Amino acid sequence: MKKRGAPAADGKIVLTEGKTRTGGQAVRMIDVANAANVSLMTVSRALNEPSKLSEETRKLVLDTVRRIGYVPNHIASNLASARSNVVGQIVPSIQNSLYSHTIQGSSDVLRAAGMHLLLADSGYSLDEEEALIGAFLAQRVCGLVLHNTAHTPRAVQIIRQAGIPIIETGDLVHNPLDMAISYSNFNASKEMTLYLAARGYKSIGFVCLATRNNLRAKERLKGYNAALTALGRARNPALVREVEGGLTSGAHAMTDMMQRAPEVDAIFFAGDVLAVGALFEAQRRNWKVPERIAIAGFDDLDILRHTVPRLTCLNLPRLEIGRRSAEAVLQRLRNDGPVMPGRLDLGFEIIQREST
Amino acid sequence: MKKRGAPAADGKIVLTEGKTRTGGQAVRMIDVANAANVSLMTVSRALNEPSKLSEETRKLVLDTVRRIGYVPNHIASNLASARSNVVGQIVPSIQNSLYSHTIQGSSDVLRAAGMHLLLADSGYSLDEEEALIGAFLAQRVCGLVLHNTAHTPRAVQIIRQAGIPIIETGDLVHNPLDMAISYSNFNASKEMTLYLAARGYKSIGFVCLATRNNLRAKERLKGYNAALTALGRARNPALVREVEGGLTSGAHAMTDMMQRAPEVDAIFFAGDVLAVGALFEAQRRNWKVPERIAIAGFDDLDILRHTVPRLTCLNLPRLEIGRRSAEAVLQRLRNDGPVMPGRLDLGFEIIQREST
DNA sequence: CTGTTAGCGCTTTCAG
DNA sequence: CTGAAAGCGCTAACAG
Repeated sequence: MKKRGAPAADGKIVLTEGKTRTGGQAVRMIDVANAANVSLMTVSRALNEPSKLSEETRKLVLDTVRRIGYVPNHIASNLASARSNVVGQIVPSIQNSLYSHTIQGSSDVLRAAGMHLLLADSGYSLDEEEALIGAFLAQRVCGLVLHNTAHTPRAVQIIRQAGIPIIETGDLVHNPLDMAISYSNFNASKEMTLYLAARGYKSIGFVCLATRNNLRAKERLKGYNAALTALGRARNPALVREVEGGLTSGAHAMTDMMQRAPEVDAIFFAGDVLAVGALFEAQRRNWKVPERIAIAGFDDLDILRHTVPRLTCLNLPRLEIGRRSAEAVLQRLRNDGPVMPGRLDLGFEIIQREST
Repeated sequence: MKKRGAPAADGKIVLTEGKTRTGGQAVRMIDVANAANVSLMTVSRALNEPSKLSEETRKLVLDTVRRIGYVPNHIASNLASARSNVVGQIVPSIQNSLYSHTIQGSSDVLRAAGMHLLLADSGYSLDEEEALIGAFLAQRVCGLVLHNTAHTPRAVQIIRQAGIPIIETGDLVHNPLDMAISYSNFNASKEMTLYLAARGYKSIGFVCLATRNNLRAKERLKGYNAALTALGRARNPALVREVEGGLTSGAHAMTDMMQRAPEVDAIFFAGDVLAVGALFEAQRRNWKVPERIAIAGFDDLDILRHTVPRLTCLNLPRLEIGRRSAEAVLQRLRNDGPVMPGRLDLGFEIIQREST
């Protein structure tokens, strides 16, 4: 009777005086078993549930593993166990430092748990996101962290079918697919506007990214408008602009707005690096900040702390969002039930600095 | 005779009036085959080599796939085919914008090729990198993009055994494990120093990250020294500093150096955001840049174009490095031979702006 | 063009 | 505590 699982007859593995040569072929678990004179299952246990083996056997196996340079095949392991140790994360842009903070957060937590991060960016496109979700599900990720809170109908459908934990992080939506872990864009924007009013600014401008196809920007604009309403101030279209991202864009938005509405005395840049671009432009034109024009930003980018003047902004829990998202996935995987609340508000704070 | 591959008797899949319910269980290829009344292989072909099927059959199968919401299991596919569609990338830090550009580059290329990116950061630690390499090989990545050019002996060993394409991107090393795709830190640093000398600066300071455990920083320091030698200038320890990364750190380095060596008239910050930190500090102290002190940076961060004055720096092909690395992996996978040259120099350029 | 057979490397389950 | 059998969901290789 042929011994099951014996090394392939073509001799992929050659043991020579205690050293291993693999000729590009991977060492398999069965090779370790043969080398250590135990069964394949014993090797599997030594690696996965070491406590269930005698210390002697365990040591023998683990030594052999090291000696012949065995690297477990998690692909096979995942298939056999119908489990996965990979979490997928999709962000609008990898380069954007805001998202890289969130990515760092999930990466840290996953790594500590022996899990891995499959990463992709949707380029701010819903269709691309849908394609990526499909591709990630095909990779049998055990959880998915999305930034978007809007999705194509088909994306929603395949997500629902997948039955894995899904975290949405871009906004604290009221009806998440599964869980939302974020801060409220609406509240953040509203509070900052109220704060500027409290500082005495009479004519507060608002600049954000295109609200079309961008729920976050939309919420921020709503927050700004809600603040105006609360303050009993009228809306003025000349004080609101939707622009593209980027430093240059922020600079233009400021100069344009000051031309069209010279009474503006503060501008809240609710997106990206717009505020920084505006500040640099003000430096260039020798406009005093905040005397001539006060500037507030959204995210607490590292440089905002170092510009002259330092920039007032919101402090959003970007890193923490990543961490908590990964933790939520892990927790759901362990308990296999919706233990977490559907929404986790990580809050925000206003950081007052010299620019307002 | 029991029909092989029939749906499990417990009826995981229930087809009801053309709709699918999966109850959390995944639809398998065999379910598609049964639903379409073809063999499993036909489904496999419809998905992977559609040209080998009659249009009729292909359409039938693909429609069925959509109808019952089948998502292929790439884990199983990878195992069976001994191929993988995942490339691993390990960077020192995910948050650092320099690396996120490189990540974006590889992500873009991989995505276009239908491959995926498994990402992790080593936190600048060689041991952590070793652990990650092991973990990624266990995931059977089909290629590996590393930033480090130094590795632990064990990391080198398991990489060699893996027999997959490896790209090192942090420096244009002379003896890469497999392929190096980068620019030369030595040359970049040397050229910038020579450029500053050509601009008329007599006493050029140099600030970089700790050279211990950081080959890139070491090469940059060597480049600076080589330039001094070429210029026939003496080395002055007071003009060289190794510091931690960060804006604050750059600010301190500058003030310290100007105190210890007041004759310094230009400083080359060969790392991270040090130059920006120094510039902001100069603004704060009202030191004229470049009149009192010229400042040059290493990487062309987005903000360097917008500061006042704009900062002279090197333009390094960060994004391109990511792209070309991913492309190199793909090419090697296709040709299965070392077609690429071992080293690919993507060059750099000096961007002269107002700060020097 | 379509189907059948035999695994990929591992875990699960059940026996001892 | 250790081992044997039976797949995980898919593809390679060969047949028709």
